[in-house]
Amino acid sequence: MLAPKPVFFNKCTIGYLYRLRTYASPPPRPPPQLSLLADKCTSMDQLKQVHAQMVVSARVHDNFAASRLLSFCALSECGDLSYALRIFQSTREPNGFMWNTLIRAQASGPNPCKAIFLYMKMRRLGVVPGKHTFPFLLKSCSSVRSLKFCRQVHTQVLKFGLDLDLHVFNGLLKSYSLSGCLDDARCMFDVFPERNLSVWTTMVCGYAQNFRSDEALVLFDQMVAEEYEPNGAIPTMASVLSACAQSGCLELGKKIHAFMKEKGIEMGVILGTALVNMYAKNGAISMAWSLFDSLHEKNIATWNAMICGLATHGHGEEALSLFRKLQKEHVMPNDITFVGVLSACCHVGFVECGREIFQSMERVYGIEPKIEHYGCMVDLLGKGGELLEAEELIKKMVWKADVVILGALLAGCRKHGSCEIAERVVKEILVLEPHNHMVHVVLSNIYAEAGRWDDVLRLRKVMKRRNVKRTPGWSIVDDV
DNA sequence: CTAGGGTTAG
Repeated sequence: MLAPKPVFFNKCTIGYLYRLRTYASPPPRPPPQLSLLADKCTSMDQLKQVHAQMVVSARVHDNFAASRLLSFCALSECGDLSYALRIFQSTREPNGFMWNTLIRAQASGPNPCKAIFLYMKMRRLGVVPGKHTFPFLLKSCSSVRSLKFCRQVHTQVLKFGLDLDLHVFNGLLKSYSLSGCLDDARCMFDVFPERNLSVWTTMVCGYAQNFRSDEALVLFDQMVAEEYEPNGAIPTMASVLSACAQSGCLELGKKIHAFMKEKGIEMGVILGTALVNMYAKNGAISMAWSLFDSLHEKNIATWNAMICGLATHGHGEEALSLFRKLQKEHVMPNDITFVGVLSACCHVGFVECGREIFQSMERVYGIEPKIEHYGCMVDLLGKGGELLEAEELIKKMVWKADVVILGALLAGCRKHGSCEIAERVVKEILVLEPHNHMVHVVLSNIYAEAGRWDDVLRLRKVMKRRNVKRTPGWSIVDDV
């Protein structure tokens, strides 16, 4: 039998090269454009697939693609910050964009201080900040309201020569005016060579947020005189009205409303909502109602502003009937709506109604309750005396109970004199905050109201051992 | 090569 004659390829023949290409080397597939794929992600699942692609094709160190992934995880609504952090940690040399993205995410997250620490880390590694770093960093300074941080960041801005950038300047103004240095902000504003509408807006809002509505009004008039453009006016008005709502400047709000009428600025959803919110927050409920009814375009934020305004001013029943109307008109509520409605139930003590609404959130509307909603429910059940149910609800949560939610339950225990549950709650709070002595005081008040004097004395000894100072909260204990 | 301010809750 003749063995098949091996085909001999000289190293120089075309055939050899061809064989090398087709068999010896892995089949060459055009590499997918990972950064383009990353841009098209709409969910974390898709993003993880793209990330997996990156790993298997040994391109985890493609910084550009990684940046896009990071930006989705960190900033998108359906993103996942912890996943973003993992991508970041697995990157060999994160570029400036990646640092900025993380700083931005942390600045708008629940713990804005982290943005500042991130910046320090970035500087320690010698990465140079750019004009996109500071606006985000300054945002976290504004929410922390720490003058110390503001000044430190300001020196960094000067060091890197970015003090003439309008966005950076605007961030500086905002954080100074929120950290109690409004007058310093004004000085900077007066000497700055360039101004735009957002800088003006920041300054006017700064006065409004610092309860100086007269000066806000003067500046507002000046702004209108110097550069008024109807299109740019909408964001300005909206932020100023929001500042009025937060700080209770009803007069300034009214004047802006009058100004809008005078200039014939169209009342769109955004300005309409801002006005309804401003009137409702300031307790001008009838004004808010008439405005709400006259708006021909409403969105869910408008309804929320009205419902929450009613709830916070003790018109719980009206808030609930407005919610029924919303359901009748087939408007889709969101999670904020339910915070308002549940807190309305709290104010009027409608336990059964609150229970039903809480159930309907997920079943009817497919909205997953957040910790705020659980907080409202625990508050409601606790006030209504359903303490065991409230405790069960806390256990069912996927998050660890925080001090706020446990405090709500403790308040319920006090109202209904339940020592057993109160003891358990206090124990849990002390795990979270070992130095929170106030809970001892509350607990001893609960014991005192139940007439359990020996427990009061026992607790008093505990407090003495822990060297707790006397506070006004002791009053009932002192009656022993 | 990518990115920065407008309405609603806590």
